[in-house]
Amino acid sequence: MNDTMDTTLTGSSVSVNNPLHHSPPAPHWGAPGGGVGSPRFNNSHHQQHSQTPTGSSAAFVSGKTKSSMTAVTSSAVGGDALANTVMEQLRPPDTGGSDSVGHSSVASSSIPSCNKGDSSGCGSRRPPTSSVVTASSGAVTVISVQHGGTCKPAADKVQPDDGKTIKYYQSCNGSVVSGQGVVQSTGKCDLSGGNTGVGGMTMPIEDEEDDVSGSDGEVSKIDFTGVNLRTKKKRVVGSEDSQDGFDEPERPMSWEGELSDAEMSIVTGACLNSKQDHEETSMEGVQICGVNNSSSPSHREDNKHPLKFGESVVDKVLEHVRSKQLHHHPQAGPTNNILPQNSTTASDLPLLVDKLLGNGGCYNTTPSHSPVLQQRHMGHHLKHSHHSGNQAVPPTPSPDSAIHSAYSYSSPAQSPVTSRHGSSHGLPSSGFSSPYTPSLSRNNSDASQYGGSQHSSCYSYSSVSVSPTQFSPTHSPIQSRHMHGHGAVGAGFPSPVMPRGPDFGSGPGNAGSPLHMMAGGAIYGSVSVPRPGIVNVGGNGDECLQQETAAADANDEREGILDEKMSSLAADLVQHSALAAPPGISRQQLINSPCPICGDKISGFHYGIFSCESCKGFFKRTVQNRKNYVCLRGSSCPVTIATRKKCPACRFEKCLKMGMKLEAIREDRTRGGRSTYQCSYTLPASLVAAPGSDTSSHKLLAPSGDPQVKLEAPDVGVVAGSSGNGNGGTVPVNSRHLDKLAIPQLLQEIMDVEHLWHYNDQEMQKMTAHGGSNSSSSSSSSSSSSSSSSSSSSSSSSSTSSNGSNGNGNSEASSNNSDFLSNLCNIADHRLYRLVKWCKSLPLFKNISIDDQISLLINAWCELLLFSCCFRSMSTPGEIRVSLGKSISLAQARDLGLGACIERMLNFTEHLRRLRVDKYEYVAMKVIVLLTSDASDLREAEKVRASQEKALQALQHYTLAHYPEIPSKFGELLLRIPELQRTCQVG
DNA sequence: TTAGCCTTGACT
DNA sequence: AGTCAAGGCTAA
Ligand SMILES: [Zn+2]
Ligand SMILES: [Zn+2]
Repeated sequence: MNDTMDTTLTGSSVSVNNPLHHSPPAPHWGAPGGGVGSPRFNNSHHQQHSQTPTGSSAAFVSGKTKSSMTAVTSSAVGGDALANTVMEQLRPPDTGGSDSVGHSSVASSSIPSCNKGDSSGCGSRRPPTSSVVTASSGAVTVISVQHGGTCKPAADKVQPDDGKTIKYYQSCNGSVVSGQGVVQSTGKCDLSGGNTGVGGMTMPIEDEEDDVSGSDGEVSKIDFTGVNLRTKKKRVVGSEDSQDGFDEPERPMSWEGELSDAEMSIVTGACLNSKQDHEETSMEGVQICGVNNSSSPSHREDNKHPLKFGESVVDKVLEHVRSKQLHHHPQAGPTNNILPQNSTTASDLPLLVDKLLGNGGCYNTTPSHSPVLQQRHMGHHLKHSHHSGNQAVPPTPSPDSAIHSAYSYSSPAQSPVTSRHGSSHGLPSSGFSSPYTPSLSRNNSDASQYGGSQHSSCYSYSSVSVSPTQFSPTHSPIQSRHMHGHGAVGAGFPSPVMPRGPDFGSGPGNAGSPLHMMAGGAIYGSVSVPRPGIVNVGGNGDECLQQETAAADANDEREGILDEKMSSLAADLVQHSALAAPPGISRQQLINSPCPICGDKISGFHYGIFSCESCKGFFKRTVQNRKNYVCLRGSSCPVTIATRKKCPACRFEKCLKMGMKLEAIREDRTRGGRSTYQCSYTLPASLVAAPGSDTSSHKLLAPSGDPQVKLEAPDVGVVAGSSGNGNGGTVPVNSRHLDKLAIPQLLQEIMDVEHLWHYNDQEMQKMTAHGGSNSSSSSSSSSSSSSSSSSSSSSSSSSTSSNGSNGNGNSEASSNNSDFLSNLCNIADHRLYRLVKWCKSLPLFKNISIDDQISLLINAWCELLLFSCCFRSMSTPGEIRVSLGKSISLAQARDLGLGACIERMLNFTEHLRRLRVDKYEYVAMKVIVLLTSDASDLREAEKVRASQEKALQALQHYTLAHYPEIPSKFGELLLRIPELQRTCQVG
């Protein structure tokens, strides 16, 4: 079993049922993955086999890892200063957690209705949560769905599960390009033959051949079962979950929520930028610091302490770091940076970080301040970015953005609230959307139905966004559902996961992120749509859109860069059209636009995005039946009306990328009513990336788009499904069970504080705000909504660019570079700040003496930051999501002199993708990295070692329980740590 | 399996 | 009563 698939397949794809797969945690996020493989990643190839079980290895591995780790770690950066800073932070009581708390609050709100209540039956839908994952290279995507529990238990029908997996061959190529992947198919594929192929693929299949068959390949499918199958049961939603679910889900919201208000305002200003990013990372937050300076002030308050606190600390830390690192490099501008590297290992990381962070700019700021600058930059950059990479684009301009905004909408109804969030997030607009998705409901959707909507005209979903927290609110139901999902997850997973969610949640915000947008964002953008509702905060929907658009345009230019990537995607023009749509797009217009997935006629708003009836049905079948499709060709198959039947793996992947939400599928299969999923967290969008062929991809996503973005960032975590093969295929898996699967308490505790990595909305806002200054501004435009939208739009609009691959982008990029760097710096600052907060709240870390804590932080901060960046970038093959919206492609990195670092990071990310590292694994690995006892000067090395051991055990138990088919996963995860360390060194 | 059309049912 | 999104049904 292990693997997946091996089967042969004839066709390009193979399907398997998988039941299990679990998807662990990651629910939503799941980003899709990556499908595309980026070219480079090839590395993965090697591993791909990963499957092999080498044995568990746990021990074995562990040993290695540790050692390696240590070694690496050792590097300690050293800076005393850092230490000081760190110390400071550590000592203070921190508030740390508080932030998180917020979430909860949110949650509640959201939940309201439904859920619980609903029992009545309501409608609630359950939200299933699901996660998806995709691996890029590897290819397999897994989706899991959980349901939330929910309400009604009943029902459900369940299914059995079974998931099936199917592989499709893709052409190889896909791989290649990174970004895009498109491929054409046919033929090629080489992969088949060899491994090569894209990354992932590998193995098994051989067949290939055929596959390709004609064009794309379709190939035949093979089935196989095996693979994942786990049980799939459907679970009914259990009631259980529900509760949990609720809570958790909420969290996300909360996160977002936090931002909200202030944010909104801020956001606007900021623009979105980023939005969202939610990411975790988010550096944005960082900005805060800067912010301080900078602007944004107002908002800030909100931030709860954390920010403040963090800021200072962060700054200090940063300073230290910089000093250390910096030395080496002088700033020189961002550009160069290259990293000299020298410095010790530690330094390396730092370097990288710096680089990433932006040395250049950063430095300037250096000290604390930097942040500010950076922030600003960030702002620009950030904007979205996430995924896309693009940078910053601010909010962008692009029409897309506009669109996004539009979409974002969240749910209609509630909209208001949401919108705010969105705004807040900024970007998120979209986010909201998704998250809020529920809201979506309002939309009209279905064109098919025909009803149309008139309503509004423009919808601005985005605005809607709403605060996360809130979000949902409105519809409570929905949320609740989500919650469930999460909850479910929760059950399974803790919120933590959610936390990310939050990020995601912000997600909605995310959406904002333009970058990502690209993918997703773009989509949304495109869509735009309308909905009436929504509106944003500010307002009004319609207006918003337009405004946004306008803004977007302006921004666009700036951002172009981001878009670059997008651009490629752009291809999709078609969609563009849709997207582009002018601002106020009406629903009908949207409806008239082509399905973002296949280009067919949009029939309405389905599962989070505007799509055609066939894609709606396909997504439903895939998720409900838990099929796992694996693309044999590298996951780059084009998805068009003519080819959509050929490779379900790629089609499904595209569905996810475009923003379809697993949570929208009701496990209990109840009909009617409104959905709630807000969910959103999602990732999806982000992922985005262009979908393959399509490049285009973009598209319409709905509102949510934004969110997605955010989500993404967060982490993409994904889960993976089991098997793994490398094949790039995708395999969706549902995992319901996961929920059930036990999660080691320690792991859960770690996950519970994971949200500390993410920024708060507020922070984001602040950051964004700052950032906004620059570029985006435009967006800032007025209402929050606009902002959000803008952001999103921008991303979308530009869409194109950014991504790395494309060469062109460079020029623009260059211009942006500085910004980019600065952003990076800001991000880094933020992150460091967050990192400290996180450490302070970490179960295993709390018991360690402060001195040792400092030593550990100094030794591992770089690895941790890089790791978070890489994890976040799992959904964006070919590019590293620095933060919010920002993404950096290898080409861009080279221009900045960071090529080596980014290349390593991309390789590392590819491994994460291949291994389908899920969020729990990710958090556990971070702790393991942090607790590397080789850190110099440990007073209580044994204690640290013992703590690390606990984390290792938790991870091992988790991987064995959740990925029984991949017994070697634990070992493989540990084997990645040295690589991470090396990456830092590389600089 | 696909995908068009129908039925549901929360919400407006 | 209308809207709309989710699930169901079923001819291809
Ligand atoms: Zn379609
Ligand atoms: Zn394919």
